[in-house]
Amino acid sequence: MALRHAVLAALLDRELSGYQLAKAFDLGVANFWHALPQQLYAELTRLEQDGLVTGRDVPQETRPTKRLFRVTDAGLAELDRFAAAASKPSFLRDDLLVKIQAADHVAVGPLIEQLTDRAAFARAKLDLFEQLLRTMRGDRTEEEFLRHGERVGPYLTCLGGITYERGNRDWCERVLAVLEERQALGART
Amino acid sequence: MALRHAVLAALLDRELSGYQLAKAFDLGVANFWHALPQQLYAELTRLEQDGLVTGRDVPQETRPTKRLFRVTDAGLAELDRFAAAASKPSFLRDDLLVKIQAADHVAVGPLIEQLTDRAAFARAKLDLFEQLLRTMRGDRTEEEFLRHGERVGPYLTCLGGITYERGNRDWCERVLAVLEERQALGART
DNA sequence: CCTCCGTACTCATCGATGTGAATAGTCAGA
DNA sequence: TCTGACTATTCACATCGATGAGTACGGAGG
Repeated sequence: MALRHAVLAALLDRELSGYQLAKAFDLGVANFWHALPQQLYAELTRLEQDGLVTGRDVPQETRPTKRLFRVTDAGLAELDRFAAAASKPSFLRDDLLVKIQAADHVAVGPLIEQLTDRAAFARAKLDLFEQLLRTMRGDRTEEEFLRHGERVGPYLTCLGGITYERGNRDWCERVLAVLEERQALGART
Repeated sequence: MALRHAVLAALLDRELSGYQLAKAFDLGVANFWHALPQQLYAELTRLEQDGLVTGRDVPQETRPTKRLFRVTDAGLAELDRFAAAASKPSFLRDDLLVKIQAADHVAVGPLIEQLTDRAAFARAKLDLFEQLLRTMRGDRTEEEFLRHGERVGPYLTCLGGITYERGNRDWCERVLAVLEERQALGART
């Protein structure tokens, strides 16, 4: 049950509404976890029932009233407990990998298309993440920021996202090169 | 529902029993998917009902009778259909990442321990995967094998596993260096 | 005026995944 | 001889995560 703790971690820096959280956890930004709005609203409700976050209603003039949440002391304690417990190892779990495993027995055209898309997606996320890092460290160098910055957690997870997406991009490019060359060779025979 | 297709892809090369599949999908080897024995037995039952695999009983002298499964033509067609459909993007989903996000608000000792373990785990998997690649390509060079080998899918997914674990290892080491330096600086103040 | 987009949230359901326990025989080592 | 590990599989349950639909309001653009 890490969604719970991902939400707590996301609320450490600032109060957020379910809607804002949902944007932070969606496709574009999620650098350390991913979840859909419905899951987040449900989790926030449970967290509040358990006293780990508190919400307050904020009426707005033109927009519907929103509910901002912040972490309680109990929430912080729970997060600390979670951080100290052993992590289960993370596994690669990716449809595309399954398809590539079967590459010799299925049509390669669609695979090439999907690998191209995936590589483009990885490049887009890399750009986004690198922009994010620049924003976080401001005018300091990375070394300087990581040594003395007061909030480095999000920076480190963003580095994780970059490492992951770089891997993604490189692997896609490698596989593309192989499949395309094999396709060219096969076509000639 | 990719477990279904992961099982089909795993059965492409050779007949396997549920038990053998379970070993292939467990911690050590799973280079393209991970699943527990119970899921696999359940999935095999469903796959057989749907006519995508067929099983045959193989009595053994000293061991209990096992049931070996192979992919049917319908299974192959289903796999092809799956490979041609769009993949949902894969997301990083890792407890440890959540913990690092909260690094500035929780005890760092346990984090350092977990990062060390994770890095060691990644190194172990890298060794394993590199051994696997050598076995698959035999005495050919990688380029030669990938150009002309007849079954490169598993090799390519294994390369994916290597890329992923290399990223894991590098990121863990980077984060370790940062957290340890900050701990040392903090202790001095 | 009408439609679409953005904010803000809820409900319901399904399939995927994880956990725990049970059975039952063989083999190797202390 | 007892213990634990390995082969081989099944059942039941709980929780997690994904998907689709639905509500309600306001503002922008054609």
